Amino acid sequence: MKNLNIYTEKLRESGLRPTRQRLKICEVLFSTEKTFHFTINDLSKIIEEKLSEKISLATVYNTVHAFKKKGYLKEISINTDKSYFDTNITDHQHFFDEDTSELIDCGEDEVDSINIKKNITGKRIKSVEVLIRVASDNQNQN
Amino acid sequence: MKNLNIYTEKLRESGLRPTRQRLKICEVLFSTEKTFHFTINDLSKIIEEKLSEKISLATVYNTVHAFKKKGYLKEISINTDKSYFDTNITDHQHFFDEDTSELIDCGEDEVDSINIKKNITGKRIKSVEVLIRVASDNQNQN
DNA sequence: GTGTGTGCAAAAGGTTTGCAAGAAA
DNA sequence: TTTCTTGCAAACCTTTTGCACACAC
Repeated sequence: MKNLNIYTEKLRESGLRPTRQRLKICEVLFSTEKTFHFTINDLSKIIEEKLSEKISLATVYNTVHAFKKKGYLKEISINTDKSYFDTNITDHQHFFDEDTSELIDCGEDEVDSINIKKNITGKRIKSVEVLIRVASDNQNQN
Repeated sequence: MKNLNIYTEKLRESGLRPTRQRLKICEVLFSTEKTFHFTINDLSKIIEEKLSEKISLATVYNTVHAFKKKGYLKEISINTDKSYFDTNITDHQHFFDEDTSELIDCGEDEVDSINIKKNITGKRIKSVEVLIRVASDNQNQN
């Protein structure tokens, strides 16, 4: 994990002070090639386990929101009690497995791009989010 | 509002007892041709104002969830603190105006149907939800 | 030294739950 | 009379906030 200098730079560029806590969070979020989905609670636990160090919940919330604002993270809209985030910030869509509450990435080639024919005057489209809910074949509905 | 008999029947068919509270809620939700979006809080207020009668929050939650389960309502996935519901249960998509926190229906002909090329073994697609976020042209991002 | 960030505990806000009283079948 | 429903208050959980202390620059 010798990316610390890179993270320091990255944070400075964004106008965020490279504090110990933020660097730790960067390490957890960005030091693997694989992207992943997480809730704040997940992240908090990962930090505690992997880095054997606890970062206050308030700070985790602050940091995640700061990173989202800077475009380093994306938030995913699902109707659950928790918020889900994604370290994959490229344009892509999701499956949501209702049995396990897990998100699954959907490659660009796996969902046709969406053509929107409606305009709302004075409004700009900020994002188009697609969520495909799946569940076991033998599951009762809803 | 002489649909009460219809609602009574509808509820009985679903295995729900046609209580005074449920009939009132039916009246508010289904007695207009126009469909609409609402939060639990909205609904609670509408009941109080229009029917000058208060129905306990717990009962409103119960009823809305029961109606959703029976397919009389749809829940919409947005990342907000509240849950949004829709009396329009046909297959359709939404714009979400971030300036006003309002939902806008999207006609079937206004968004091309989505073609999903990915399958998840053992899982069935339950729904495909599209949410198009819009905001004022002159809004700062995120 | 100045301004920003952290962390604790408390507050907030929407939603759920337990349970006793009430209504429907 | 049996079962389902209501409603209140309390509990719950995630998220936000206030404020004192600590750190980055």
